[in-house]
Amino acid sequence: MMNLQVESSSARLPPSLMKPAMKPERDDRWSSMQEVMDLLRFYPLDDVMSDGYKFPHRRIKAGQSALHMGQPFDGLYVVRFGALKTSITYATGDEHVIAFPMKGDLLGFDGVCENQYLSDVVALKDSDLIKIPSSVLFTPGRACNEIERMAYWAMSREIVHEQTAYSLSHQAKSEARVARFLRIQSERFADMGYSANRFTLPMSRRDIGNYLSITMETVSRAFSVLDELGVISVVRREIEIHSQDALREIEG
Amino acid sequence: MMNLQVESSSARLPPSLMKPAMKPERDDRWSSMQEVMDLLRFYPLDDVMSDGYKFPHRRIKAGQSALHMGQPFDGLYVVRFGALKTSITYATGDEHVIAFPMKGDLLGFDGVCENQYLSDVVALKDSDLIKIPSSVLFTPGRACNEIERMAYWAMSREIVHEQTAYSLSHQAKSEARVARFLRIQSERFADMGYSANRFTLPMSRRDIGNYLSITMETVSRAFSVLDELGVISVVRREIEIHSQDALREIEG
DNA sequence: CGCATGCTTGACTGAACTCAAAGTCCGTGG
DNA sequence: CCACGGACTTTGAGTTCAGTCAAGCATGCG
Repeated sequence: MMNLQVESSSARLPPSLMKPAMKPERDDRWSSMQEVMDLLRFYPLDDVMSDGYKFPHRRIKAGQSALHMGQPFDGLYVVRFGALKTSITYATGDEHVIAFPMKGDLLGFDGVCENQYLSDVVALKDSDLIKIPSSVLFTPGRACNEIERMAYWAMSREIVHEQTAYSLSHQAKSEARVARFLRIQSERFADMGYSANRFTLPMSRRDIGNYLSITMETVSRAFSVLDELGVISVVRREIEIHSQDALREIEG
Repeated sequence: MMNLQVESSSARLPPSLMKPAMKPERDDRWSSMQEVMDLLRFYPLDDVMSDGYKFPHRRIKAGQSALHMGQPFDGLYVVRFGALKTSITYATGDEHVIAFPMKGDLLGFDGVCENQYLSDVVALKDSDLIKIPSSVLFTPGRACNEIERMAYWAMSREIVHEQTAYSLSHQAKSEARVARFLRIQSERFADMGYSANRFTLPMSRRDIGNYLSITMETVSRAFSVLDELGVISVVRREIEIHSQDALREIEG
């Protein structure tokens, strides 16, 4: 699970100048601006004059918490590898799963406006985050504020992601939601350089159900139906998609 | 409907220095940075050195479109008054209502990342928008990039709003959703300086249903139930809330 | 090996959807 | 001024689908 981002970065060429930083770095505790930009897929038209700032990493073990609701905002995070779960806990005690951040996703952007994080983030697998400290974010003059602009852009992208997620809980049929969920996961794995048709879900049925606003049991049943239809094979969290087209069909 | 923001701005004092701009401006076609900041409720710690830039307005008549999916990004908009509807239209043709922007809300932030707007916005009532052109947004050096930071902050806030909306479609019971929707609307009207317990909804039952992921009929029935319980009175789109506590109770 | 956790499956129930009809408000045009 | 048409809303009846409760099954960990 550890250094998968190596093979993925060689599998997919970013359209930027592709400086020879393709080899796995020995010291994996700091990342360059270029690395962060590649992770986010942020490719500005004009080259960024790197000022040599190195972004610190933060390792989160599976099951551990990365961010907490109410915690003071101290920066944004970019997922370098791993899988996490973002959720909100209401006063009533129940949880709402908002997203499943993976490689290249931005975390903590909901903390900017109130200066404190407004959601919980826990790691589903061992994960590695790159921190963009607020001190760096809000330092005027730094690299022509290219970092701020990047964060800006990434936040906008996350809003779009969230809208996608939102749309998931909008359709009527539970099978359609699950099918759509699987297809989106598939796309995300493909984006990360992994197989689009064979992957392991990092989250439980309960989390999926919560995310899709249906119950765990309904998720399980939907998986079974899709399996019986021959569209996918499911064994625990191992998914194999036999027909993306059929999946798309079921989405309605 | 027109100049309601006058009474509201005298009813609520923004914590900023409150320069004597309280009178209704004669020329309502341009807004100052200070006005925009007040609308957004953005109050930076250190005073912003205004560079005198004036933001243009854009009037939208009820039923007309303000932003279109696919249209190239040309800036962010802040609602000065009115009521609008943000939605996404899928390839299948069906629509998903994302938000009901009103005074002080930000529009168009989903356009930053792909450089084109990713949602449709139409006016439900005659509305007035203040435009923050992308040329101004991305001009380095302008007022220490205070505008960019404001936009930044406002985007983060909109993400939080969206999470609230998201949470609406998560609960099980339709009555709870409708109750919550009403309470949130009530809060928003109060924030704008209007009555929290008596207001007119700008949107149709169909739009509410779409927004809450339930059918028009279910919305109507929920309204009827709440009315019969004595919690609210409903006549068409006129709402009167008799007990916020009862409403909160029903939310569960 | 035994327990805890997560997953699957079944039977039943209830809530929301669909289809349908009637009532209300509003603007338009005669 | 009133009649008409259209859009919006309300209400009803029947059906479907997802939730609830419960039991059984795998898996992995101690």
